[in-house]
Amino acid sequence: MTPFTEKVIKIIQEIPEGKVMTYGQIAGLAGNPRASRQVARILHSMSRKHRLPWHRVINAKGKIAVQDEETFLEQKTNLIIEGVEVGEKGIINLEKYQV
DNA sequence: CCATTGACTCGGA
DNA sequence: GTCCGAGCCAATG
Repeated sequence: MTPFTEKVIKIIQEIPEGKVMTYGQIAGLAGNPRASRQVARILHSMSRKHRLPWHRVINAKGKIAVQDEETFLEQKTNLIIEGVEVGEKGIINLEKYQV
């Protein structure tokens, strides 16, 4: 894989519990602030094999970006378990939980 | 190699 | 607060 992809994966794995990161933020740390979409792609495609904590990754609006209902609930639940407050619509307080 | 895709972002209405 | 359009770019087929 490309260095970008590997970095993204590594960064995601280092997100502390009870905290979240946005796609753009991760993309920036990986070296390409504009590649936020790839971060998302990598997330959902690599999550199976690498067991990434993808649930700690949300979009810049502070909301869960998943459109699939089941996946959405799974992410929301996982975050709550880790102590992150998540609104009914997947809204998260970035000021408080973003790394 | 070219075209499409997407768990995004930003700025404007 | 919401909705839209344009921009970006690695991965996929």
